[in-house]
This record gives sequence, structure tokens and C-alpha cells, in this order.
Amino acid sequence: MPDTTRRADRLPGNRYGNRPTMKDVAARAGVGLKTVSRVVNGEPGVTPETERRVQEAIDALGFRRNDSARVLRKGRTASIGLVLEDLADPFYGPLSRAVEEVARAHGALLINGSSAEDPDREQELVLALCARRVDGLVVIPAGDDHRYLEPELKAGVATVFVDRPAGRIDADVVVSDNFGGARDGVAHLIAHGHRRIGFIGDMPRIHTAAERLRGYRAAMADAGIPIEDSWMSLGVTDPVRVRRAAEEMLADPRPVTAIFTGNNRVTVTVIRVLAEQTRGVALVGFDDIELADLLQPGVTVVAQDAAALGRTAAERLFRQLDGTLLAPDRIELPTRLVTRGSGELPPAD
Amino acid sequence: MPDTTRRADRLPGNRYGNRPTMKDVAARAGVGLKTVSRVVNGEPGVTPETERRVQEAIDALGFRRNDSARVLRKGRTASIGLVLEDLADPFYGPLSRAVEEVARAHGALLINGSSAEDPDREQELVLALCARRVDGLVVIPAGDDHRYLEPELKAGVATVFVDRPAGRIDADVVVSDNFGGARDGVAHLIAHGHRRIGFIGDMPRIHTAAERLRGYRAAMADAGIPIEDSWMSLGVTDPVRVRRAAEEMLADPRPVTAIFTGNNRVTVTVIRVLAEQTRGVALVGFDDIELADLLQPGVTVVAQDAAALGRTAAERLFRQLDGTLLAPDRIELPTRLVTRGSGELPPAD
DNA sequence: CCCGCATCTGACAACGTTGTCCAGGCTCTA
DNA sequence: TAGAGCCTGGACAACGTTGTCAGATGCGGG
Repeated sequence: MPDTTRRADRLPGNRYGNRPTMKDVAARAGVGLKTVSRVVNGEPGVTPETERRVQEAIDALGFRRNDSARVLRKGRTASIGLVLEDLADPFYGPLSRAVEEVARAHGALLINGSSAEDPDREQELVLALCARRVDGLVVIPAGDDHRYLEPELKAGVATVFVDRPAGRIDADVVVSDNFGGARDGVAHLIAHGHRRIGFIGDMPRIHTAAERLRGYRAAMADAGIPIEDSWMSLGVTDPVRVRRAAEEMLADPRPVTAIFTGNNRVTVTVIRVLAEQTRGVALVGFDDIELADLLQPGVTVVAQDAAALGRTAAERLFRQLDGTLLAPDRIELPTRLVTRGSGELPPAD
Repeated sequence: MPDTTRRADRLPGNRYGNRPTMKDVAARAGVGLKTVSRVVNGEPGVTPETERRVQEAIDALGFRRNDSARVLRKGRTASIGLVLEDLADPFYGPLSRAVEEVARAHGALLINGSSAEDPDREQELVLALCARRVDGLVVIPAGDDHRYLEPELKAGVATVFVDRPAGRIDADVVVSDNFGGARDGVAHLIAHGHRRIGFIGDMPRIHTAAERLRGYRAAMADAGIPIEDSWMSLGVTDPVRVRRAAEEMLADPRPVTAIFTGNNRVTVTVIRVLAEQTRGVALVGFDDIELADLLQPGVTVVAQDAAALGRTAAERLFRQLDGTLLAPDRIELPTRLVTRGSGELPPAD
């Protein structure tokens, strides 16, 4: 039957609201403290009869072991921290889930937080996680200086950076091939006859954004196409400014005939702008987008495997904890060009 | 400069890898233990000169307070747990983020886990969170019996269920108006002339699915339309089976002229099926979908505000912790019908 | 019958922090 | 100059658990 006491009646009298401890269980079962501990942890050396009595007391009192005390004693928390940019971004959902699954397979819980792309908030979060003595950290860095982590690394906190490299510190890194992916995407547009290709991306201080920009430049250089300043818009992700940037590129007397977008959020906004254009403008976007295949035309993208990023990072993390992984390394996962129509439109000039 | 020692050299010798403690800081600064504690916690009663010396020692040693010990002493962990169905589902991303923001505003961290719609896994996760003595729990239940939480509620763990109600226990609940939303969505189709309307949804053992089905039935009953069994497909969410279900409804000699879909995943698959049809079939889906406005036609949906669900739940949680919230209650948030075209198509018969 | 051994159990310290309380030194006033 | 009061700092216990170690119990063999 449901508990019908009013909440006020069961508010904590003391700190944990009078939660029973092993001592209480021991008293009720008429055994010693350590015996309860043995039962709770499934250690051998307890007769079935004693175990039964202890188990009864545990159930009767609703005892739950206090992991804080346990951690204090044992030194391992069986939890890992994940700091990412924004949990609500569809790119990070699968990444986060993949980290969680690996953690679960190793019996660890996941504590996570969003940095909102703010380096201070990133540091604050990371240090809060360290204070909780997480066994390891998976970090999608917002900042570019992680020397504040040196004491943690020295203390043996396993650490892996994902999606973007660590700054000024030697640590494991798992990233996508942002440069190569962007270069291939832009080369794809060039191969379909485009010469005037726009680029709209995030602030170059964000490593992924810088790499994708570098890929754009490289593809253009490889094709011997000089880039005009008006084709590039950097540090722009909010819808209003992306829209303006795209519209300006298209309003030019010699407008771009194709646009390469630097991440999923930019792509979505540019799709909206292009949908309003009468002339066909080609588009290749970095990051895949749900339903991209159902739009008219389908959206050609350079897809990253977010789940693989998370999984790879988490697996490396636990290998660090195992001790089977020694030197920090940098892993680069390939991207995949998914052609769906928008990237294969011919230049409309 | 980066730390170039090989990882093996800095592996833990003892438990926390020789992390400095307050005692070490005190020794180095030449002060007492409690004085360090005072500095770390910003308590008054320390001269600036002493504080400076302590701070220097902290920086030199890379000291970080051990929150496990702190929690053990203080009884509050400043963390809350969130158990949801799947972090990778785009519906839960914003919900999770909203919970996180509220937690952050209250100085708490978020620990979360995915139940994968498995009641046992939900319980396992919840109890693991309780063992860590989270101050509160936000749970999107997978199971329908939560009596295992009774000891926790008695012990004063703040608890709020979101998206679906708790089973067999008296607790705070924040849900969307699934019944009303579905009824309005189906009524919208009826208002546009449809009589033969299909329903594809999840297992009715999931509360939201059952409520939406109830809404469908209610709207049909209100219009005096008897429902034929072949119009309903329940317990179906994976793409293959949703596709088959939709195709069967449309292949009938007297096919449905409109489909109401029970959640975002079903909607996406049905959109694909309808895109292949020559005849126009109307569609209203429960849950909003990114880019729904850019499809041809735009997808009419009954939108829930996932962020509001999360925010409301988390705020109630902290009000429980404040003590400003006494009796458990049930909050129902409204849904919003967003018309974009697919729901306004006339019947094609 | 007593000793030795194996098996089960419990007392105790320790983990790192914070709350309580008291000591010592200072200033201020009478 | 002595006493009162304030300010700073430190000793100590406690939080709930686990590792260590030693005691108790029972049993079989000499």
C-alpha cells in the first residue's frame, strides 16, 4: 500500500533522515558490525543461518549501504565524470549514451555536466568531479588550457579528451578527422563544378571549427581556387546571425553557388535559408541530421560517429584504469561523406 | 609546460594516488588542520596572513578537498540523480539539460543513467544512486511498481517522477497532458474530414502510450466514429514493425486516410512510409521533431515541452529539499498542437 | 581428556573531513 | 596594571564503512 504519511512527518531528524547504518542492522540481528559488512559485500565466512538473520534485519530496516563512507575507506568511487558542451545538442546525446554503456559494463556510474562552451564553467565542473573523486574523466573541452588538471593526472585520475584535444597538457585524445572530413566535403562540391563556395562555421578558437576551416581552405587550395573573404563567416552559430551570413553570401553580385556548413546547428539554419531561395544552392554540412534524407533535396553531410567517439574514449579510460594503457595517445576516427542530393546540385550560374 | 612523465610513473601508489589531504596542507603551511578547513570553506576567523600561507600550500600541493569525507560528515551530497529512458533520445536531451540547469542553480551536480526501458535496470540504477546518498531523485519510470523506494522516501530522499507517474507509491509527479494532447490531435484530423484514422503507438503498459491511446479513443468516440481493430497498432516502435504496420493500414481495401503516431520515433518512420505513397495521407504525431517544418508537407504535431517537464520536476525536487513543499502532488503540463500541413490534408477518398 | 586446527565472529583503527570546544594572546577599559 | 572580552588557532571526536587481527567456538585426533 502507498505510504500516506505527509512528507513533513518523514523529514530528516538528523542528517540522512535517520537512515539505518550497519550498526543498527547488527544490533537488530544480534551480530557484530563486521558480520553485517560481510553479508552486504558477499564475503565468505558467514554461516547461512547468520546470513539469513542479517538479511532479515536489512530488509526490515530498509538499510542501504552508504557509499560515501565506503569510498572514503576504499578509494575507488566506481563513477566517472563526463563534461560536455550541451546535453541537449543531438550530437552529444549518443556520445553520452555510449560513454554510459561502457561505464555500466565496468560497473561504474556516470556523472555529467554541461559546460555551455564556457571554459570557466568547464574547469569548475571538472574540479567538482575531482572533488568527488571520480575514477576517471571524459572531457569535451571548452577551454584550451588544461594545466589545472596536472595534479589530477599525477594523482592517477584517468582522463580522456573527446571531440577536441586537450590544451597544454599531455593526455589521451579521441577526435574525428575534422580536417579530412571537411576537405572531402568541399572537394565533393568542387567535383560537382562549384568554384564559389561559402563556409559558415564556429569560432576558430574551437579546435573542431578551426580544423574544418583548414579542411575548407585545403580543398580550395588543392583545386587552385582563391578564396574571397566574403565567402567565409566565422564564429557564427546562433540562428539569426547564421541566417544573415548566408543571405549576404547569396546576395553578392557574384554569389556563392554552394555552402559548406561547419556543424549541425549551422546546417539546420542554412537549410531554412536555402528553402526560401528560388535558385538552387548546393549544400554540404558537417554532422549528420535526423530526417536529412527526407528533405527536398536530401542533405549531403560529412557524418561523424558520435557514439564511436564516446565508446572509444570510455574504453581508453577504463584501460587507463586497468593499467593496460600506458602512454597517452591521439586517436582519430574517420568521417563519412553521405550524399543525398544537396551536395550534388550543379552550380546555378 | 606539459607533463611528460609516462603514465606508469604516476600511477597510484596508494589509494588516491597519494593525493594530499588537509593534514598535508596544514603541515606544509605550519598551521592546524582546522585552519585549513576554514580556509577551504571560506569560514571566518583566519587572518589574511595565515590564509595566504594556507592558500600557497594548497596550490603547491595541488590539494582538492575530498567530498566523500565531507559528505560523510555533513550528510548532504549536493548531487541529485536522474534516471531516464535513453539519453540518446532527442526528447530526453532537453529534459535532462533543464534538470541540470536547475540543479546547477542550487549548487548540485547531476548523476544520471539510462534505464533502457527495463524496470530491473531502473531499480538497480535508483538504488545505486541512493547508496551514493544523492539528495534527490528525478525518475522517468520504466517499471510500474516503486514500492522499493519506500525506505528512501521515509529517509527523506526528495523524489519526483516525470513524464510518467509512479507506481503504487505516493510521490510527486510531473507529466504532460498525454490524454488531452492526443485527443486534440485526433480531433484535429476529424475536423479536417477524416473518419478512418490509424493509431500507431507504444506498449500500453507504458503510461504515456496508454494515455495517448485513450485520447485517440476519446476523440473518435466524441465524433461517434467506431474504431476498427485494423486501425490500431500497439506496442510497436522499432522501424521495421512500424513500417509494416503503416503499410498494412494503407493497403486495406478501405484504407485509413490519416494516421496518428504515438511518439517521435514512430512519427519519423511513418513519415518515411508516407513519403513513398502517391496518395496524400494526413499525419499528426505526438512529440515535436526537428526540421518538421521543412518537410513537404510540414509535419503537424502535438508538442510537449520537454524542457518544462524537466525544469518543473527539478524545481519541485528542490522545494522538497527546502521543506517548502509538503504534500506530494501531480502536475500536468499542457501540450500544444502545431499545425504545419500534414495534419490539414483532406481525406483522399 | 586435552591439544591443535579450522571456522566463524567481533573489536578496533583508519579513511579525510567538519563541528565543538577550549587555550592562548591580544586589546581595551577601569 | 589587572581583569574582561574578543579574536585566532588547534585538539579531539564523530560521520559509516572496511581491513586487520585476535578471540571464541567446535571438532577431530592423539
